[in-house]
Amino acid sequence: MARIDEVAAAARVSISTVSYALSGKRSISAETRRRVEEAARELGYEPHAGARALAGRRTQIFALTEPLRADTHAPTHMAFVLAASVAARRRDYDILLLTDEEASTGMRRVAASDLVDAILVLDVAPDDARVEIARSIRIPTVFIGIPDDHAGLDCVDLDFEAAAELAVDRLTDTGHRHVAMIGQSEVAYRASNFPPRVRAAGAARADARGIRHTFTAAGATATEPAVVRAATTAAIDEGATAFILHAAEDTHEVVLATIAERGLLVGRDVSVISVASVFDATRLSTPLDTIPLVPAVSCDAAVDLALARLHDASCAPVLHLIPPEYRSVGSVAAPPA
Amino acid sequence: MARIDEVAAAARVSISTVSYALSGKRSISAETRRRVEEAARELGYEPHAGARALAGRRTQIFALTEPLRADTHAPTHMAFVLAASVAARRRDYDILLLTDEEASTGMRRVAASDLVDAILVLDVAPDDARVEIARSIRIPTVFIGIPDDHAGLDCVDLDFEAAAELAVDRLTDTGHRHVAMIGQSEVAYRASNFPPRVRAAGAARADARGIRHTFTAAGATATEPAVVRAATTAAIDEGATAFILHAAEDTHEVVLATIAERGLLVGRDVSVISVASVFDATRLSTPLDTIPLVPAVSCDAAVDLALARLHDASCAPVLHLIPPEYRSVGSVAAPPA
DNA sequence: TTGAAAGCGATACCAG
DNA sequence: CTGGTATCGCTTTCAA
Repeated sequence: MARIDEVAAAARVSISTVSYALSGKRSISAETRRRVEEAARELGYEPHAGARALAGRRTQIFALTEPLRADTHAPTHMAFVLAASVAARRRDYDILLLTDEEASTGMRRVAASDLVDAILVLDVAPDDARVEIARSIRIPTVFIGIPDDHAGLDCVDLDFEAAAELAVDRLTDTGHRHVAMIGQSEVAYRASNFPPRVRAAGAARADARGIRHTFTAAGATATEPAVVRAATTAAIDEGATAFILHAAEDTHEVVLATIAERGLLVGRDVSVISVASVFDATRLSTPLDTIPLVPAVSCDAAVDLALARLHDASCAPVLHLIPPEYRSVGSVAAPPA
Repeated sequence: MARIDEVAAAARVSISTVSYALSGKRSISAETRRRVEEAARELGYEPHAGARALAGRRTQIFALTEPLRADTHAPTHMAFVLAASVAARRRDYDILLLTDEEASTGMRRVAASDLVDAILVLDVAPDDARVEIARSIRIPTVFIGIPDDHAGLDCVDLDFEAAAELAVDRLTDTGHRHVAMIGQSEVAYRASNFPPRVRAAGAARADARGIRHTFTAAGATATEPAVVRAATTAAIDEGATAFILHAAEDTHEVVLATIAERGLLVGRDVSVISVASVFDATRLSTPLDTIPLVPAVSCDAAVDLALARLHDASCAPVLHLIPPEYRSVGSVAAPPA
């Protein structure tokens, strides 16, 4: 509404002084700054986004690409979108949405038109099509997740391997010799980038520590209670004393219910750890030790990385792995004698 | 990357001709247009968003405010965000996200800075704080949902009252004399704008048609299986021969399971209609007749309304109620004799 | 520490 | 049907 020249007139300074006073890009006397800020506030001045983008070569907008596939878990996805939005706003950035069909052409479009300063990529697939686009465009792109071929890309993600290893170590150190892992839907192990990493790292660490381990997916397309129930029962029958869950909330509840039906108590007869869960597994019907995947942490890091890349386009690509943290609420104990 | 003057040079015309040829805002000879389009394509020309916004006073961006409350149903919400994005892209618009804390201040900010051409409001509460902001800003705002005090506002929504009445009429016409309605969580009847409308309209129509009716919410905070199960059982015991469900997918399954456990068959012993469901109730374990709430329809209408308002800011405010449609798959039949 | 003025890259008016 | 150019509102260099 109000323009910069009106603010300048009200504060009795030049428009360049207003610009500098508000951006802080050069030193301004305290008195002048005060007058400018007061005038801006009284007039409800907000710089015109288009003019600022044209003159300043910054839009203060990040694109967020999210390919909402059929198997997308809505609550998790929403948590990431929200976290990205909050992280961006903290740095005075807005989020522009790029959904599925537009994920690829949209990236090219917003890059070519200088609509955004950087792109954040969500829900990364192992062979993600957005990888080659990121390489072909001029503006910084940060992946929240790690595609198979990530050479030259900026990526941020929880260190899923370390998380899986941490869980295995914790159980092994506590005395367990046989661990059952229960995972996500089978399709997730093909369409998404991190489930295979958790599975492989957990298995490798269990081998390294010399303990038995099994793995079962939660079903063909989603949590299938019968599959999960059967896997839990089989694991117990075969002598497993501990579970590592990397799965949706539903799956957790099925496992816990099955354990309870067997008359076993979590944290005494059976130990359970939830790995890389976005929901709060310490507040399930039976609270579980958790190595959480925190969207806010990932998205904050992604935004910071994008900003860093904006300042220095030339430095080496960053692969930022967030160290896992263990939250204990007592669902792990030594196995029964 | 490439600018308009480069396109002009390549096509050997003036920059104004390029602008007009590409926007179609004035007639251009076929030959000239061809040359311009070819030059633009070869250079990968995409107009600079900031420059266009400054000169043309149009950003081709809509803001979408979504206050992600704790009780927000993620899948439904995601469906609306996706639908809004697709609807906007069809009109060559992008979506800028405004989440919760920013929902109000964000609206003011994007309006004052001319960052967006219009605002779409999702997840409308009866006493929504965004109403007064919409009234105080200069740019068009369209509500997808109807707040209590909607005087002077542009609103788009499914005609929930008509949907509820349609369901009651269908059952009454088929011979039912006692209908049980099962609704959403109790909090939804305070925090959201349409559950109360469905409940009230259904009850009123049942009274008008002279049939018995009961209503039960799905629980205090979400679907509580025990509550839903008890309500279903009680309704059957009291002689209800039909159900109208306005609830989450989970709740549907609980009702259907309870009916089955009683040895009753939907579409023969008991009739069931799903009202205003966003998921596909015709594909539940037992397919149900549905009067669906289709996000794509609502969002298309909202985008069109925003565009209309952009062209003509002065015409009377629009309250666009989308007529409900009945989809029959055989879950309704005459009550047993 | 402050001011004047040259762009930024489009759109759309005014001419021809 | 096409071209020249003022203009949009800000950022930033150049001068003082």
